[in-house]
Amino acid sequence: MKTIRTPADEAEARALQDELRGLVVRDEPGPPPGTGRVTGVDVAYDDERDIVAAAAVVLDAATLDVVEEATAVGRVSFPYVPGLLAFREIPTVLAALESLTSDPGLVVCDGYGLAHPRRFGLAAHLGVVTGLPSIGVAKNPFTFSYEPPGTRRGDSSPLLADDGEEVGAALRTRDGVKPVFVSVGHRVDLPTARAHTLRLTPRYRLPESTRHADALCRRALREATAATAAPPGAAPDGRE
DNA sequence: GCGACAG
DNA sequence: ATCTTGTCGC
Repeated sequence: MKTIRTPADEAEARALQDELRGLVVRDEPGPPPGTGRVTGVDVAYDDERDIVAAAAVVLDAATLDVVEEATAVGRVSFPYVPGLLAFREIPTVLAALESLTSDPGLVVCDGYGLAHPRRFGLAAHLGVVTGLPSIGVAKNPFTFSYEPPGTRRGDSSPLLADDGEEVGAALRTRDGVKPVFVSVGHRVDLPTARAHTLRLTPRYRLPESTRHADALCRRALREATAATAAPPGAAPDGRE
């Protein structure tokens, strides 16, 4: 599997996205929902200490039981720039994914796939780099627009770019609750991405996969941060 | 040019 | 993302 190149600046990052977007596969329906495995990935930051922690949690797609967990900790290698999120998140996420022993199956990202200024968001980027089918489920519409979907779980409406292009879907995962924003990453089509998202949300607005990954990367960050703040041998009573 | 802007 | 207590509700 390829490893992400860390660009020297924003212009280089955008050029890299323009280059890699051509590798996205969009003519596969993707794994059937409810079968195989689904892996949630997420990242937490401590910009103060320059630490980033990533988590990958593999779920059984049918039962949503946790099959395997992995974490990785690293240094923040890129600032947060809207549109360039992947460069900030992917290096550590890749490390976590690579330490898994089971097949990740479908990768579910906390962010966008094709719904992106250059149609190459986090989920698309991670999919291309790993070769795995991937989708993005975001909490906010970013710069895109949408008509509010019906109020019931399962209702959805198109997520539209400025030029009217459909880049994803606003999908209601709970009755009467703000929708999530689903977009295709790599080797999955939009209807399948929506179906997976619904199967992953039997109880909460966000997919179980991202909920697990979010909790795990925060835990990993706490532990990494604690190690930095109080290395072995540091004043045990807390005084300096 | 300025502000907005996934996480 | 992160800073942050209690509180309303199932």
